[in-house]
Parts: sequence; C-alpha cells; structure tokens
Amino acid sequence: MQRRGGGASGRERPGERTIVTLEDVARAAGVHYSTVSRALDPDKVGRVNAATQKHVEAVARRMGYRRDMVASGLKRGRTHTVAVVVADLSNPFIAPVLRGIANRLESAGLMSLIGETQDDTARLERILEHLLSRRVDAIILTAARIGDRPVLRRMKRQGVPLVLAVRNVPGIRLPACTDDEVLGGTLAARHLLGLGHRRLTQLRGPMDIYSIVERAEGFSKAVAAAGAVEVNMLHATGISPTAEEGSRLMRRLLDSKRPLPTAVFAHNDLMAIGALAALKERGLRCPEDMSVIGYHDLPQVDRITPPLTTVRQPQEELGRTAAEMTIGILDGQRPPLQVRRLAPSLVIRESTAPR
Amino acid sequence: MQRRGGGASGRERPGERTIVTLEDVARAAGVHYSTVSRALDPDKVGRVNAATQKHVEAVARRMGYRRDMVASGLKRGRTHTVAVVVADLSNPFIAPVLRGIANRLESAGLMSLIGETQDDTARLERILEHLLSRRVDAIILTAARIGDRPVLRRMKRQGVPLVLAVRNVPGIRLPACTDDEVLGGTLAARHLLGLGHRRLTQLRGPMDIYSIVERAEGFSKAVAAAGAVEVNMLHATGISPTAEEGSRLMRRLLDSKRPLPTAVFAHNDLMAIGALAALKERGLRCPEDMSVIGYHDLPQVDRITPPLTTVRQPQEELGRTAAEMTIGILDGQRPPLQVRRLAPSLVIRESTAPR
DNA sequence: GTAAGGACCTCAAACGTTTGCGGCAAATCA
DNA sequence: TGATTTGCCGCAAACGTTTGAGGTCCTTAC
Repeated sequence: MQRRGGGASGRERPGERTIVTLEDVARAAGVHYSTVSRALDPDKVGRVNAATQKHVEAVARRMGYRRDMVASGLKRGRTHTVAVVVADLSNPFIAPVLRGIANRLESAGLMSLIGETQDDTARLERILEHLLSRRVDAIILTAARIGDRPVLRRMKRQGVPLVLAVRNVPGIRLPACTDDEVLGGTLAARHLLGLGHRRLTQLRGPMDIYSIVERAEGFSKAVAAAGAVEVNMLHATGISPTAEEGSRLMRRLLDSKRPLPTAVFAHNDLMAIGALAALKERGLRCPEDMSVIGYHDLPQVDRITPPLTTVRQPQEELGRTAAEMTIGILDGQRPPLQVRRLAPSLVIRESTAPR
Repeated sequence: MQRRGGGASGRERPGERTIVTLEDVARAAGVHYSTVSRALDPDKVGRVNAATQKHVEAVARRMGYRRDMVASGLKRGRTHTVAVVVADLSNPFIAPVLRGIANRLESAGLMSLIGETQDDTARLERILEHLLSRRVDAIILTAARIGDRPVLRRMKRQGVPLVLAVRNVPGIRLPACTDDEVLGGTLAARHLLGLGHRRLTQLRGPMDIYSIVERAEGFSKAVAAAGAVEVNMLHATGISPTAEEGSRLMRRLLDSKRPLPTAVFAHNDLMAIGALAALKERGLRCPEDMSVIGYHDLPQVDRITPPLTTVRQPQEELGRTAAEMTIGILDGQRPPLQVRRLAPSLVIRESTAPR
C-alpha cells in the first residue's frame, strides 16, 4: 500500500510530496471535511456559513491545500481536460492553431493534452483509445482524414464530444471548424484568372484530406467557369507535402512534353517554396515566367524571394473557434452539431504577375 | 449523485458514455473484480492462473473494457501525465522541441499536458499551481527565466520532478537540458572573426533569459580574445524578440553616430531576418556592407535572401533528451540531478562574407 | 409553549481502481 | 495419513473528493 508521502522510487526525502487533504484542513479548522469541500467550492457559495467559509479558506491557504483534480475528476466524471490531436507537430501552420486552442481552453479552466498521429490511422486509433481511457472531457481532432471515417464513427458512439478542426470529413455528422477551403481555392483561381492567366495547374496535396479536395475543387470550378484550362494534374505523394515535394512536382511539370501553364496553385506554402526553388534551378523566373500562389501564409513567406502570394488561413482563430465550440458542447449548449467555416483571405505579394 | 451514464448536460441519449468497470467484467467472467484487475495488469503476470487470465482478457475485450486512468491515478498516485510548459507556442523554434518531448514521452506511455506562460511570471505560477493540482508526474519547463528562480525554488519543495529544458536558470539545482549557449555564441564569433571582421555587435535578446546571457557571453569573450571590438550594445526590449524588434534595433544601429560594425550577431533568426529587412530598407547590402548571423536555424531561413548563416540548435533532440531525463527520474534512476548540454553547430550560408 | 421552518453542518456512500492479507483448495513432504 | 507449502483467488480497505440525506439548533409564528 503506498503511503501518501514520497514517490515510487527510493528517493523518499521526508516532507516530500506531502499531500494536504480535505481531512487535514478539516481537522485544523475544526469542522467536517465535507464542510471544507463545500467552503472551497465556488459553486456552493451560500451552502455554508460566511464566517466558517472565510475561516476554512484561511486555514486551507495557510496549510497549502490544493484540491486534487484527479480525485475530483473521478467523483465528478469531469477531468477538465481536452485532448488536442494533431497530425504533425512540426508543421509550422499547426502552431498557431494549437495556441488558439490551448489559450481559449485555458481561459475556461480546461487544459490540453496533446497527441500526434503522424497521419497514421493506426496511431490515431491508439491515441483515441488512450484518451478515452483517460476520460478526457472532449477531443479536438485536427488530423482527420477521409479514410478515418470508420474510426470516427466508432468514436462517436463512445459519447465523448468530438470536434473536428482544420480538417473536416464529409458524410459524418460531427461538429467541425475549418476555413472555407472551396472559397480558398476560388480566391486563388480568381486572382490568377484576373491577371490574365488561361492555362493553369495545381500542385495538389494528398486527396485523402478533405480540405485538399475542396481546395482543388474550388480552384477547378473557378477555372472552368472562366473558360480557362487546367493542365497536368500533379499530386503530392505521401503525407504533409514539404518543400522537397514541391520541388519534385515542379520539376516534373517542367520536364513534361506538354505546353507549360503560366501559373500554378500550390496547395500549401511549403510546396510553393519548393516550386520556387525548382524554377530558379531551371533558370526560370517567378513571376515573369510563371506565377506561383500558395496556401496558409506561413510566417516569413513575405520575406522570401519573391515574396509569396498566398491564401491566408485564420489559424489562431480556427483554433480558438474550435475550442469555443468544444466549450459550448461541454456547457451543454445547443446545438451540439454545427459546422463553422471561417473565411480565408487573399494576400497578394510578388510571386504572381499579369500574363 | 451522477449516474454512470450521460454527461452533466441534458443530452442523455441512452447507451451514451457507458463505462464498463472492472466489476462488470468480473460479473461476466465469473470472478472477483480484483482478479480482473490483476489479470489485466501486465506487471502482475503470474499472480493469476494463465487460463483465467486468458478468459478474463477475452471477456474484457468483448465488453470493450477500458481501464480508467483517473481512478488508477488516484489509487496509484501516478497519472502518467507530464506537463510541458512553454513560453510562446507560436514561436516557430518551439514546435520541434515540443515534438521531441511529446513523442519520447508517448513512447514511455506518458502523455503531455501543455501550458503557455507567455513569459509572464504570474502566469507561470498559476500554471504550475494548476499542474500540481492535477498531480502530474513531472513538469518539463522550457520557459524558465532568471527572475523565476524564487518560484522554481518553491516548486522544488513540492516534490514534483521538475526538469528545465531549452532555458536553464543559474544557481538552482535542477536537472536541465539546453544547448551549449556559450559555445553557440563562440561559434558565431569565431566564424565572423575568421572572415576578418574586427568591429562587431550583437542584437541581444532579453537578458532575463539565461540562454541569452550565455550566448552574449560566449560571443563577447571570443571577440575580446581575438582582440576585436564590440560596439553599440543593443538590447531587445520586451519578450521573445521578433523580426520587428530586429528591424528596430538595426535601424537604431544604423542611425547611431558611431562607426558601424561590419558584422552583427542576432540572438535569434527572427531578429536576424528583421535586421536584413532594415538593411535593405536603407539601401545597404548583406553581406557586402554588413554580415549578419542568426541563431536557431528556423525552417526556411535557407530560402530567404540572402540565405541566412546561423547557429543551429538541435531542437527536436533537445526535447527528446529532456523527455528522456524526465523518464529516467520517474523510473527512479540516479542521479536525479544532471545538466546536459547539447552542442549547437554552425550553418554557413550567404549572409556572412569576408571583410 | 409548541410546531414549523431555516440555516448550517455531519454522516456516509459513492466514483473505479489497486493491493496487502487471509482463505481455501491442491500439491508436496514426512 | 497429517502437516506444510504453494498457487489462486476473494475480501475489503484505501486513494481524495463530492453530495444526497439526515441531523441539530436557532429563529419565527401562532
């Protein structure tokens, strides 16, 4: 049986990790420990005499009492913990999202537990299982892929609020908060079309991510509507395409026998940066020889050469909103199901030019 | 009293959030629940008959039993949760650190709870208090400032393993894992000196962060040792200096009446980038008119103009190592106190040139 | 003067685990 | 055969909280 002092290991310095319990405070204050519990609970104001309340509070503070959230969580069934599941922690665009989530949650007294799927369904499943085991109050999933649908369905039945952020999944009724990807693709297309480009192409991300599907669709529709054409469909392989992937695709594009497009829409800034590098490598200039537009508006893309035209995603707001939806659900607000789409915006810099 | 089904809110769909307990499994398996507990505990192999063990395991799986980590945590005093406290989630160099920590911890069955101090001591204190309340097994603090020393001392007495990462604090006996900042500063200085620069300056970060102090010291010592001179001490104001701060400082430098240095060491890449922008703004060229070296080697700094020479910090490894130290402490290994310093390395690109 | 009603507090049963101890067979030994 | 060991399992007490269901005492009304 473990004593309340000391860790499992041998380093049992006396006085270490001594837990002050309700009972200790109660004894010192001369009341029953249930009274202490109530005195210290802001929701229970009025259920205990104001004088004793003050007294207990003073004693508790003096003794360094700290309510045990683990015990409380067990009893109440609320851990005040929300899990945030991301695909790739090192992807620069996720940091502001995480920040938005964590800060908003914290202001509601919730803490964020974080997990990384590395875009692997098996990992996702393991992580979710683990989270259920920890009785998190809710899960914010920014790493959902279309192929994860069965997993998500199973998850829904577990009764833990699950909200999707950044990436949505079609055909599944879950609250979600994403930017309007169709609009994003459309903005990119309209900008290029407005500059007079008639032959365009996309450097696509993985089509297993619905955001990418929508981004591509928004772009294609707008291009078609203007009577312009898309040439040379190019798809990134693997997950979270990087600058290297962008370079590879751009090289393939330049090597193809078919007539070149005059503008490309890279599905993320990293790929756009890679594409820029490949162009330079081949002695082509951007934007004179080819216009390039990206997506995300990562930090510092305004400082590269040429400064990147891109579609800005409201990342921190995305996170904040997802957190807000989660909080709403936990507070029992209706409707638990809603999909919010935040508007992206066009940031015009120098990597795009009139044809 | 809350029933085991359903959340606190009204949306009490039947079958929702039904918790399968040890007792449920026990009933179904025809054994006592303590036996189930033992059968499902990998550490207790052999304490229960192999046949019953298999049987119980099968029943548990069939019923979808999931061990309640909250209850387990309460009983065992181990939550399998480690807190990671960072200063600024949106600072791009912290993401890889976080990744290193989270992944290493996860491989040891621990999850990461995250908190952001925004470099505010009061916030730090609140967060730490909160974490104790949650009975985290350990805390990895990447946001320590020199002025936080009293807070850290108080924390030490609480008996929760506390390990410092990225930023150390002098005069406090705590395990820590940082890169060798003195060496980093020295590398920067030697590189510039080797290029023939004799008049140099630093764009310093906040001196309340010990890493910055050491970085500055390493640089200054090397400069002095070579008989070169430092001119115009410039300090960033406020916390986590950004590109804007770098621009501001560089402008101030250029405006000063004194003779200009031929090379500057910016204490981080963001400031370096800002400095580059300010130079361009004033019609000066880098590296021809002035060499600039940064610190961190952020993603994409190799793609800006000119590609940035910088000191690379092994960020993910920093995180991984800090996590490993933490795990070691939790496993009761000795010594609980050690300071590890990982070596930074010089990445020479095009923002520095011979004088 | 007694009953009713509050205000305030105590009692004790949970929440779902973990684990020392004891019991009860079957196996081993004298 | 009887005593002892061994292997498994059940019992029940924690871990620190929360909270419904009583208690006790004082006020107020009739």
